[in-house]
Order: sequence, then structure tokens, then C-alpha cells
Amino acid sequence: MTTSQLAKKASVNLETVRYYERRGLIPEPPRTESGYRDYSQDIIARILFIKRAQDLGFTLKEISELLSLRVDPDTTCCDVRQRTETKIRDVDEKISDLQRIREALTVLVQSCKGKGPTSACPILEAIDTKETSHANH
Amino acid sequence: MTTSQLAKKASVNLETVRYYERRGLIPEPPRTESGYRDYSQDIIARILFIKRAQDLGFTLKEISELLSLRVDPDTTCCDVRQRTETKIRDVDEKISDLQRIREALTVLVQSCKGKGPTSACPILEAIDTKETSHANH
DNA sequence: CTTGACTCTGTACCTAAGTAAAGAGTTTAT
DNA sequence: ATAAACTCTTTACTTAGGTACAGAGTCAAG
Repeated sequence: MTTSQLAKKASVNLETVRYYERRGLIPEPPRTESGYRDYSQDIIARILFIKRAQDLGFTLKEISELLSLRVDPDTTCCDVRQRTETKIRDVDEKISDLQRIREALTVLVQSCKGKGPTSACPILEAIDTKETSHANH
Repeated sequence: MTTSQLAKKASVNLETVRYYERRGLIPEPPRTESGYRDYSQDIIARILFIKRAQDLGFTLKEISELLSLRVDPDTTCCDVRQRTETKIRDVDEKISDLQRIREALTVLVQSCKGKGPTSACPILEAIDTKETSHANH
């Protein structure tokens, strides 16, 4: 099938298909005599795999590696499991960062009654006058 | 003081100072006769404000807006408070997304004993064969 | 045959926040 | 005076994941 047929069946943009090929996520397909790409049916599933792995937080680079692992006879489940555990740790760290930010923002909001000019706003003042925490950044 | 003196005192890269000027976060300073920028001391504090607001999760665009609010006589604390509350909601949404991802990844890891070839890996199979959740994306 | 829709390639563009580099002018210390 | 370090402007580049577009070739339906 053509590129746009594949894109429609996999629910991605036509350009995205070509992008994934450039990035090595899908193989370059055979061509028709006129030079059109001629995709086989299994590429639909491959693109769906990519999008689902993206939903799980894997980057395209990581997904490309997973796809390679899948067909490499020298690798085991253990490799995949480890990458998934690493991703969990990445996610945990991001959550922690965001929770730290949330707490700081909450403190700021609670310090501000929402009345008065911005020139005397406790939030802006707190950001402005905080001790040299950045210097230790 | 010169650009690099400012950069050192504010603990940012020389290029970053010029970048912030291009982005309108800091004003274009007066120049010496030779064309060198001549920054006043208060710009140090301004850059520190920017970095601290960044640490709190605000984008440079949002920070630029906060800085404008600070000197606008028509705005009140309420404006700042609302932006901070919006940022909290942004952060909450990101945390929720990440927690959803974490849960899905955890389920995957628990399904895999780490033994066997990747061709029969429960994690990869789950990503591969998940029902048409993407199509509903 | 004609026209519109399709395909292709290669390049450019977007977002956000920087960072790098070339070439030319200026400053500083010896 | 000299050389090295500095400053400037302009342009380009990075990351990640796309998306757009021009110009040329191809396909399909009327």
C-alpha cells in the first residue's frame, strides 16, 4: 500500500511515516516502478507499537532500540525489563521534581491574598529576594 | 559592567545574557563609546529572578510576562496569583500523566520475569498487541 | 487527453532554551 | 608595539518530534 494508505490505517500523519523512515524506526520499503513506496501490512502494527511505546514515555530513540532488541537473537527479556525499570526511574524523578515545584508554588500562592499592587506582591517578592539559592544551583 | 562580568555575577553563560536580551527578558543596556554593553548592577537581580522563576517551572515567556506585570500600574497581585495557580494546575496535570505512565510501566515490569528471548517478552507483547487504544487516542 | 489528486525528495520550519562559531573591532598587560 | 583576551553581530546549531512546502513526476477518473 501507499504511504498515505499506511498513514491512515496507522492513524498518523503522512509526513510522520516518512519521518519515521528517516529516523530508522521503520524500514525503507520496496518501490513501485514509478518510485512510490509500497508498504506491507505489518508496518501498520509496527507504527502502532511505536505510538504505544511513546504513550508509555519512551522516546523515539528508545523505541528504536526496543524494536532492535525484539529481533536480536542475542538479547533476552531481561534487557527489555531493565529498560522499562530505567524508564520507571526516569518517571519517578520527573514526578519528584514536579512535586517539589508544586510545593514551592503552593507556598507562594498561600502567601498572597490577591490584593494590592504587583509592586508589593508577596509572590514576586519571594522570587525576587530569595537568598542565593541560584548561586548554589 | 561588561556582559561577561554580569554573566559571572549572575552565574549564567555569557551567551545566555545576550539571548535574554534578544528575547526581551532584560533591557538593552547603554553602550560604551566602543560599542560594549554597559550593564547596571540591578540587572544581576533581574537575571536571578528569571532563574528562580525558571526553577519554579515558569517558561521564559511566562517569566517575561511576570516581569512586565511587576511594573504595570494597572495590574494587581491577583494577576500574579492567578498565573501561579495556573502553573500549579499545569504541574498537577503533568504529575497525573506521569503517574498514569508509571502505573502502566509497573504493570509491564511485573508481567516479565526477565527470562526468555525477546521474541516472547511479555512487555514487548503487551505493547505490540494492546487493543486499539491508539486508534481512540 | 485533461485535470486534480496523489507521490516523491530535499530543505526548511516550529517549539523552548540555550550554545557555538566566524569574522571583525576593542581592551589590557607586557 | 604586540599578542592575547575580550567584545560585538549575525548566523547556525543542539535536543525531540514532528510539520510544511516547492517543484517535479505519477495516477486515476472523467
